Amino acid sequence: MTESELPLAGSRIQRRLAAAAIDLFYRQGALATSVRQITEACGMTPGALYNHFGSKDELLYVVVRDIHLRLEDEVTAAHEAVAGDPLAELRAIVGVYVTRHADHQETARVANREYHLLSGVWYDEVVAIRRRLRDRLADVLLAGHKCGEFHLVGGDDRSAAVLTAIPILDMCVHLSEWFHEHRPLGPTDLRDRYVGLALRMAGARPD
Amino acid sequence: MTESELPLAGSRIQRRLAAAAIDLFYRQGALATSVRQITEACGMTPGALYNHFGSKDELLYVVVRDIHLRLEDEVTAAHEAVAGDPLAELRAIVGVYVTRHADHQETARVANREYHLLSGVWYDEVVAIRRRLRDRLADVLLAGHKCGEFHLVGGDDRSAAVLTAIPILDMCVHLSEWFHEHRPLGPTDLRDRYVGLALRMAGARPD
DNA sequence: AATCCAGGTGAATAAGCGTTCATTCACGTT
DNA sequence: AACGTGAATGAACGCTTATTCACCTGGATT
Repeated sequence: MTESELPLAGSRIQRRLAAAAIDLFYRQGALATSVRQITEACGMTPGALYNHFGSKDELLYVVVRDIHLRLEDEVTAAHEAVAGDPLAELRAIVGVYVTRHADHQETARVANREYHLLSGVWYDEVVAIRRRLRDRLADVLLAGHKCGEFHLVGGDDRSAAVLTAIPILDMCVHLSEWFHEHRPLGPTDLRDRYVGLALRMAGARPD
Repeated sequence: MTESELPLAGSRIQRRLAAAAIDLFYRQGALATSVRQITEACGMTPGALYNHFGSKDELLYVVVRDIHLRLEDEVTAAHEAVAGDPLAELRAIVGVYVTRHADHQETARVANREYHLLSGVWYDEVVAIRRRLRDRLADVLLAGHKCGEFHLVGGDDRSAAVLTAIPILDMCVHLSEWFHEHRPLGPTDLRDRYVGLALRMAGARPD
């Protein structure tokens, strides 16, 4: 079992509370998890949480936002390392997605299942990150189509690119829903197969 | 806005309560919806619900199960109509999935978001339906591969077929999360594109 | 006309929820 | 030694929840 990663920011205690929250959110859902359970998991009483987070909702927001930002960071790094070559860019982005959603399914599932519960600017911020990630992939697909490396379903307009980016990301994101360690398949094997599927969806020439 | 379909079984009042529940579950989530809200939407008080369902959980179970069964019925009908021709079978199954998840996203989203809340035999029953649907598609893919119509990523063993079936269904199922009527795309256009993507994922020869 | 009964009511129950607050304790600095 | 501060406590707050139950009513059956 891969251990859950702690969020990037915050004090030691904030990270401890966040880690406990992720674990509980993963197993029960955020709505079914009480402040009592989170603090108890850290050996505290309910009131203590409010020394570190403004509310239960803020804790959820911080957790979900950090998971999204970490994904975006990794995608950016992998993308920039091969910038200019659409085929390599697609491989890189899908590779990061598969790794993060199969290897760290705890955090991935929490982020994807629970972000709907946020409201107002917190929700908007998370949705903005998700949209940036989607648009980034759509750009790669469109560039690849224009230079002849890809052949998108639906033509060469931007909406065709978005309409290919969405299902590619959907299939990757939802690895966190079904992929368990005990499957007879190593993570790198899984990654290669999903990269292969994505290349087909983009209409890359078979090699 | 496509109106939500009523579940198949049950008395008139049961169907009315179920329809109100689906509407509320869709907008707020099942956990955030109270018995009070459901009955109030039908002009009743909370206690009345227990004349028709054993509990709130049972209501959720009935709703989620019926939506799954209805999907399975449609898939079965479409599949059997073209049985024997894997390429047409794949087209038919994906077509039904796209239509049901884009055209009836209310029911689809409720089923897919909330079925996790079920427990015990109720959960097992729904998961069994989902597994049957997945295995059916995997069978089609494997048969198509064996007769040379498809060329699956990862070879000709059954696990390769399952590993292609899952992402195909994932991308279809999650149409209900983002597809809104006001998108500049008709449902049949969307269906054709998704069928095209699925054919590519299966490795069908381009026509 | 008498009976029945499905089905809604409205109140009650016990539990759980997120959150607040005065207090206390331990630690580091002046 | 005096002080300020970060942090946990434990009790309480007000509210909502799912569920139960005795009671009532209106329409169909006998």
